[in-house]
Amino acid sequence: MKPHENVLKLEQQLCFAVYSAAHAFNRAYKPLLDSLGLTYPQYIVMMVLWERNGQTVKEIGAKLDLDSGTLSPLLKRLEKLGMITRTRDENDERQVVVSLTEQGKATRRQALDKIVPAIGNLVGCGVDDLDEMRDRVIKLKTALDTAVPHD
Amino acid sequence: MKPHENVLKLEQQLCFAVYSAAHAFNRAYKPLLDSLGLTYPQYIVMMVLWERNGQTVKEIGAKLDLDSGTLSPLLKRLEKLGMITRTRDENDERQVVVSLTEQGKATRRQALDKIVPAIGNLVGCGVDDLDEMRDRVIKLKTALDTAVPHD
DNA sequence: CATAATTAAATTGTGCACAATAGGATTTTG
DNA sequence: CAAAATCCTATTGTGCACAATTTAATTATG
Repeated sequence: MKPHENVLKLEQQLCFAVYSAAHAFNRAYKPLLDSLGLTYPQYIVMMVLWERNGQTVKEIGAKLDLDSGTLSPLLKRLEKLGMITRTRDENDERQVVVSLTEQGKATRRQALDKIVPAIGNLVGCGVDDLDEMRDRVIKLKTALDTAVPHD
Repeated sequence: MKPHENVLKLEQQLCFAVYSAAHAFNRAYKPLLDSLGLTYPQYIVMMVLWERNGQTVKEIGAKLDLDSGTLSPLLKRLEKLGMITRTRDENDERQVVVSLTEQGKATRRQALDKIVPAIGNLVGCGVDDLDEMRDRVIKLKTALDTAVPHD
C-alpha cells in the first residue's frame, strides 16, 4: 500500500479531535451557563477577572490569546449585562481597565456552586487522569504556539 | 483553606486547555491552508469528501457535528472556489449531494504533500504519544456528548 | 519641542457555530 | 388518498475569532 495515504482520515487526526472536543465542551457548558446569562467566552473572561480584579483589555487578551477585535464587543456585552465596568486608565488614557461589578463578583459563587461541579461530573474520569490530560493538551498548545508565534 | 476555591483558576481547567489548543491548531493550519485557499473548517469538509465522494449535507454534518446553518454557507463558498458541486438528489429532492470537482480531488495531493507533513512536525512528539492523546481527547468528547446529547 | 514611531483599543469585514424558524419534499396515518 | 407529521436544507439573527485598518494617546528621537 502507498505510504501514509490514510493520514488524511478524519478520525486519525488529533487536530479534529481537539476541534471536536472544544465544541463538545461548549455544548456541555451552554445549558449551565445559560442560568448565569453568560456564554463560554464570556465565562472565561469572568474567570480571568475573578483571579484578579481590574485588568486592561491587553492583559485579558494576553491570558486568553484573544485580541481587541474579539474582546471589545464581548466586554461591551458583559458591561450591558451588569457584570463589569470599563474605565479609561487615568495615567494612560489608551488603556481601558475592566473591573467586576458587585453582581460580577457575586456570580463567582454561582459558578463555584453550579457550574464547576456539574462539569466535573460530565467529564467522567478521575482527577489524576484529568490533570494529566490537561497538562498534555497544554504542552500541545505550547508546541504549536512556539512553532507558529502570534502577536 | 477553603475547599476547591481554586477550581475556577483558568490554568487548571481542561476545558480552557482544549479551547486554547483548538485556537492554536487553527493558527498553525492557517498559513499552510492559505496556500490551498481553504479555511480549517472547509479543510475538514474536504477530508470527509476525500474519504468518500458524494455525500449529503446531512451525512457531512453527522461526521463533523455541524448543522446546515454552518454547512450551507460554507459549502456555497467551497462551490464558488470550484472545489465541489452541489446537486439535488433525483430520488429525494430534499437532499443535496455534495461532490468533489476535479480541482477538489486534486487538492488532496496538495494536502498530503504540504499540509500533513508540516503539521506533523509542529506537534513535536512521537507518533505513539500523539495517538494516545488523540484517543483520550476523543474519549473526553464522547463522554461530554453522552452527557449532553445533541440533534 | 516638534515630529516620528509606538502602543492600546476600537472598528470593519469575513467566516465559522448554533439556535430558531421557514419552505418544500416525503412519509405516515386516519 | 388527503391531512398531518416528519425530514432535509436554507435562512435569519447573535456571538465569537481574527486579519486589517483606524483613531487617539504616549514615548522616542532629531
